[in-house]
Amino acid sequence: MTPLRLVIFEDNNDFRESLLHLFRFTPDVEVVAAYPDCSGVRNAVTQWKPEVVLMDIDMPGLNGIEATAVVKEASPTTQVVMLTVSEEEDRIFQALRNGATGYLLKKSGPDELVESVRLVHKGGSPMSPAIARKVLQFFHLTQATPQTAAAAPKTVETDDDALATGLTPREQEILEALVDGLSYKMIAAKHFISTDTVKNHIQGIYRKLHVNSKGEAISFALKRGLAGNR
Amino acid sequence: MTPLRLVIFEDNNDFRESLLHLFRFTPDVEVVAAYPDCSGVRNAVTQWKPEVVLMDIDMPGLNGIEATAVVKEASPTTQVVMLTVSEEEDRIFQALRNGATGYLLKKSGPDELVESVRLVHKGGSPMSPAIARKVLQFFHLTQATPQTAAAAPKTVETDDDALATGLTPREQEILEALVDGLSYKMIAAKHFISTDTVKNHIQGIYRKLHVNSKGEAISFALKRGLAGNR
DNA sequence: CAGGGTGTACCGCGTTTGTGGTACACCCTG
DNA sequence: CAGGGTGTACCACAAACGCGGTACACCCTG
Repeated sequence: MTPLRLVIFEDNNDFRESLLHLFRFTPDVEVVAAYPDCSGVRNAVTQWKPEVVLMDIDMPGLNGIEATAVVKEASPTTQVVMLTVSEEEDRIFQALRNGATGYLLKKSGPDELVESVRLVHKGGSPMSPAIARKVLQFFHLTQATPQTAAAAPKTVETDDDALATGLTPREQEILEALVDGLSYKMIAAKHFISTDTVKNHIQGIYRKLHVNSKGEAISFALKRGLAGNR
Repeated sequence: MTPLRLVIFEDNNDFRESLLHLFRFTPDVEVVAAYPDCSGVRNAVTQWKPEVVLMDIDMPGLNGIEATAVVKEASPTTQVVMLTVSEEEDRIFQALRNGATGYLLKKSGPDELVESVRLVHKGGSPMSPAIARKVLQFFHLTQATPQTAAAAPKTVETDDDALATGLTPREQEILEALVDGLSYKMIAAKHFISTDTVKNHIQGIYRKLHVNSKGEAISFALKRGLAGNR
């Protein structure tokens, strides 16, 4: 079978040579090209149609993040693995947004590098654990409240706002829960009350917000900042 | 220095024994306890205060996902690494939502397992590449592609904004309607289709956003700007 | 103390939503 | 042309929700 075509973009001459050397002993991977900058990135990918690209982030001229966007645009099926020393969050997310599917720190060992190239081609996303953690943290930010029936340490200091909307503190809490996407049952469990009581509060909320479904209430609350506390 | 305290939850006796055996030869990790089920998970973590927990997903009684929530609630600093054979998406996201910071497939080698335990304690998120890929795919969904290409002279055609979210154009429309608080009937009327078709599209939305109710979908969409057109 | 607001709880009833199927017609793309 | 994705539509069943009512125990405040 034909080896996997790999193109490398890495401005550091020593490191680029190391990579070339490394893959010279990897029969199933063929480095078809290696560039010290990304000026010709579009031509490079259209010409070589590589399965995988190893992309350094810090490069003069077009940097690796922008270049990644170009690669994915010119050849969507090409998998891009970022290679960097920095763990800067913004960089990471920009790269991932632009379509990178792997993200390795340069301190990764040679074996790991080689294996990562294979993995990304097989549909995986090799990622240094430190990077993965940052992605997960972001993931958590955007994912509210697990639905386990457990006491939630909630400090609603929102009394003033509550008054502004006419919602009672309790209703405010329930509204927050609604916005988190919880069902009556889950809210009941969370607050140790019966689902009927939840219903009562929710009826109060509907009356005061002039809505008549969960969906409207959530939409209203989020659009007006009544809940969702970003 | 004191070794890292590890607690294992794994119902398969053979595999649990293998793990015990494995860590017996790992001086910097001490398995303080290993259980075949999660019935006593809360007590276990409060008693042992482990730095790391290895948690199987498929277990009788309380499953690993639910147990993870309990662990994080009882001991927030404890890091939980999921261990599973399945690559089911919902499982993965539930576990991560509930606070797991690592996610390994059981086919991972012994060295990888040991290293993962160390890494998760050092602040990383060891993750099998196949898992990482799924997380990234989800990540992409929620990121309405702001290509950083400030310097990009080529004006990367953003033709497919809708595709960027992974939602089809139709699903995008339906999502907008949901955010407006419309019911199935109203959406059906608005788009001149049957309520069943609305349901189909909404199912597609739920699947892609990993939610399972109108409330969650609306909340998700608004928090991420997937809809609500600001 | 009487009355209003709040938080709690229960009941019933009809509607909406969620889940899991099957089906077919289109349009692509390999 | 076979196969995958999309958009359409239908069916059946269970769970969740919305609406109406009643009830009682608080804690205020007039």
